Amino acid sequence: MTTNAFLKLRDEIENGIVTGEFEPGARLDEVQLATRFGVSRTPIREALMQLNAIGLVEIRPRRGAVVVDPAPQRVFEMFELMGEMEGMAGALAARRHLEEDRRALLAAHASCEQSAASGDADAYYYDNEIFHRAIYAASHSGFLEEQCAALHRRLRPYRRLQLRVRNRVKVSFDEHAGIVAAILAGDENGARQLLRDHVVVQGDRFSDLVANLARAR
Amino acid sequence: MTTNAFLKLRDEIENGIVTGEFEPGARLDEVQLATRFGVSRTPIREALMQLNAIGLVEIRPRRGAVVVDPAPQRVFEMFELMGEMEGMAGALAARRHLEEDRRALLAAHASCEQSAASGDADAYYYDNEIFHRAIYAASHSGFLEEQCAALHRRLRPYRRLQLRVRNRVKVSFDEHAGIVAAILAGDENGARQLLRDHVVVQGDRFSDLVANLARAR
DNA sequence: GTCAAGCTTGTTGTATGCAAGACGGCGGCA
DNA sequence: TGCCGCCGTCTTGCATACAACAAGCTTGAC
Repeated sequence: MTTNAFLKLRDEIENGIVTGEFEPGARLDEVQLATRFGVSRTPIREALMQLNAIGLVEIRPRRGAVVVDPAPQRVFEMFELMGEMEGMAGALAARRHLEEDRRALLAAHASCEQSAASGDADAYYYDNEIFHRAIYAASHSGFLEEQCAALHRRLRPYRRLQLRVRNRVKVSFDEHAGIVAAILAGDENGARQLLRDHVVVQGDRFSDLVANLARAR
Repeated sequence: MTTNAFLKLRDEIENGIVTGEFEPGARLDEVQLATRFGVSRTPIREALMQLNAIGLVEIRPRRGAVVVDPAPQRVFEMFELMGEMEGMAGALAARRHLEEDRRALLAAHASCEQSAASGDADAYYYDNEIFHRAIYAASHSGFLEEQCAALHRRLRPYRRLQLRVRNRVKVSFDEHAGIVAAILAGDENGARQLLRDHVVVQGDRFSDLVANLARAR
């Protein structure tokens, strides 16, 4: 490790959280993590501090760090804001996308089509992420892109749960098609509205999410 | 300091940044801060890690921490997203505000009126913050409230610059009046639009901001 | 038998030590 | 005189040591 072990550790632990290896509410023992990653407690603590600042980890004074376990209500609120931000990114993308953005978006969309057709939910999950990132990039707002990516990452575990719902992959892909069309047509309001609806978890989708959340524990 | 020195330190340093004591681009020397606050380097480092995760501080490997110095373009993008988020909070507040929210909003608005009339830009700056927080709270979305407060805090130094522009305080207060009316009338779209326009720094206001940014250095 | 107080143990929070890399100055060479 | 490279110093990054506190258990009293 030439430089900055804590960076690697932060990503490693964050990954463990969003992939569900460290479950919500789980205690993150410093020495345990330290021995596991072959470092001392110091860089572990630094990584946990960062995750705490991001909101992924809660640090209770003198009692250690735990993975945050947001209530369903809060998960909904997170998706709600994500929808608004994605809608904004879509609107900006519709107005500002360049030729290279168009190509990236269509390529990501094509990948989604393949994985959706193959019925491989995990592959779609992955391609879907690339698709959304392409929209953020096309917005040409570096700050918005960063914030969207951060929240997107944080919602990863829940998105994965959602894609397990029957037929959700196909519905998601169909929505993508409309979104692509709106962005490439320069239809700001259309892109905004479609993306918001695509992301926000409402109605039946919210019930499904809550049910899956309960089952996952 | 019985517990959590790093928490205090984080707030202390963050405050130093947003109040301008630590100027953008300034180097944050660990031992210097440590001696200043009478602690060792360890809690200082932990505080800097948190500020780095938030985005207030940049840590260059082996070369120390510096206060981030965003380009004007990026500051604009931050205000742009802030506008979108505040608009969302306003729309939610219009739909969901309760009696206590109404009271808090009117009280904050009255305070703004007083400080605007007195011509005290600093007092208005302070009351303005309370006013906006009242809107976040009235949205009844805990997550949105947190995110808005975080970004609002991060934009503090620039907001302060803006209020120095001639007549900006009065214009700002007049806009507040329309926002309050829209929220209390339950006009979601009106509240969203007015708040977005109130927050986003566009046209002349952007030029003024850039000019003030340049002058501040 | 139950409850409470004190101890024990384990974990966190902070300080310090040590090694490796970056920056600046100095000298040598062209 | 100007430029390149080497060395010293200073700072960061990680490890380790130590102290303070929390949780659980034991023990004793009622």
